Amino acid sequence: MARSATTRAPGRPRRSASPSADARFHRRLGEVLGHATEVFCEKGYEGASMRDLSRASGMSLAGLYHYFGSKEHLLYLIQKHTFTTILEKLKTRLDNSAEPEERIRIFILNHLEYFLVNQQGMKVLSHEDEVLKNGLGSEIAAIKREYYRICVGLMDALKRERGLDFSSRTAVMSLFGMMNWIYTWYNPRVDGGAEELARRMGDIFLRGVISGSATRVERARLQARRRQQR
Amino acid sequence: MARSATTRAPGRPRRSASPSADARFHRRLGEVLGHATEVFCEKGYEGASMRDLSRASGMSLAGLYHYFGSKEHLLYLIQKHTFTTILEKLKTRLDNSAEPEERIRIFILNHLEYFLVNQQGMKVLSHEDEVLKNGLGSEIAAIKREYYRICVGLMDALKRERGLDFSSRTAVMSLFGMMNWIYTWYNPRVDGGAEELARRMGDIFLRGVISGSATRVERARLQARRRQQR
DNA sequence: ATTGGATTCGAACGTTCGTTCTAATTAATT
DNA sequence: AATTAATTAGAACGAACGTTCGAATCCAAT
Repeated sequence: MARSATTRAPGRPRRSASPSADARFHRRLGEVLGHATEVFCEKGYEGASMRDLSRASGMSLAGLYHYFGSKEHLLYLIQKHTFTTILEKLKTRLDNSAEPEERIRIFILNHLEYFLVNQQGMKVLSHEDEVLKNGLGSEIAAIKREYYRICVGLMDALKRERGLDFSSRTAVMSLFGMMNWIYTWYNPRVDGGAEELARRMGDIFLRGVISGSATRVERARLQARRRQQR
Repeated sequence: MARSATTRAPGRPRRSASPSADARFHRRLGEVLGHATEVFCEKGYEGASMRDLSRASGMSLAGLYHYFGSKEHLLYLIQKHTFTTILEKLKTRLDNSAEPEERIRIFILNHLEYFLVNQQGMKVLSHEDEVLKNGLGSEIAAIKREYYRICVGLMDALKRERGLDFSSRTAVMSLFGMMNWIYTWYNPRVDGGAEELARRMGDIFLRGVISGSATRVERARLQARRRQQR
């Protein structure tokens, strides 16, 4: 279905006459996105109605559609903004270190810090994973893949440096699981801040990966011993 | 709202005239639960409509309501069945060992095995966590709490045996995260079976917890050294 | 003060939602 | 074979869903 030439597509590739109007649009969109994030976090994407969003942001139902084309497009905007932000911050921080173990600890801290500060956004990002379809979904998936690849790279660097041998994939996925599960149990009064949590999880994960994975030679020796014990 | 004496409450506290009818009811309910689990897993609880369930189970919309009182009650039945099963199997298996580390490995294997075989049910259980309200929700929460307490107990036993000092809560939650995150990435052709996965994760987690957490004495020594390095 | 685009709104669209009513059909027991 | 209870289906209920439309209102630039 082609769009008529007189009506602009609602939502994003925005081109306005005045720059101040553009700024206003962007600011207002940000507010709406914030409220929407809150509601999606509380009730889930499917569970939250457009009327819920209207109530939360104090704007009429029709008014919302001035800022995005559809509910799905709104979810895309939230996910993209959240993920882009965490990725950029990570890249900046990683530039400050060259040592593999420290770089992994930076990764963990960055992830947890952002997770705890923007708990709502991250819950929406984790929880509403397979909702977006087609182009929108694949764009988010691409950002996610880059984030994942960076972490695998950190893991490979550690293995190279210390001559370790373990599955980077399982390790990274286990680490992501540890960190992303937080939104189901975190309680600031019991569990401390991001630094403390990052140190604890970093300890478990890194010591586990380092002292748990033998070199190839040692692994063969261990397996022989295990076979003998039966 | 009181129920009339002539109509029985649909769904559960079932009392039939004949035992064979009871058996039939139970079998049919099981089939419906199976199909519903599949649909909930694919589309999510909110995203799946009663008409989707009707189509998937080959039964009319109204027919479904003979077996449960509401959509929420259906989710409760699925979660209860899934969780009860995994808990019972765990208890049986734990009786076969008294050694702390081995018992933790049993826990991990039991969890992963059930997770991979009943991937759909476990995804529904993990994903649709805060949907149930009031009595139904608190009953599921109680089962979950028991499961959690068992794992904390295993952790405390390990600490006692080896004189370790770490946060059982953080450790258990990290472990749950590692395991429960699987449904987002598991691929049987790449990641092997439950035993292999359980061994890998068990290695990371156990070695991490054991060699990562010092005794109280060692911890003080380490902190002093860290302070000196700055 | 006026103009023109950006923004917001009330009201309604057609669709789908979870649920329920009544009646028909099936299976088990006498 | 007759009776009774358990099971299924067709059709519809009101409510809520995402979305759209045309008109009103606001705001910045002239």
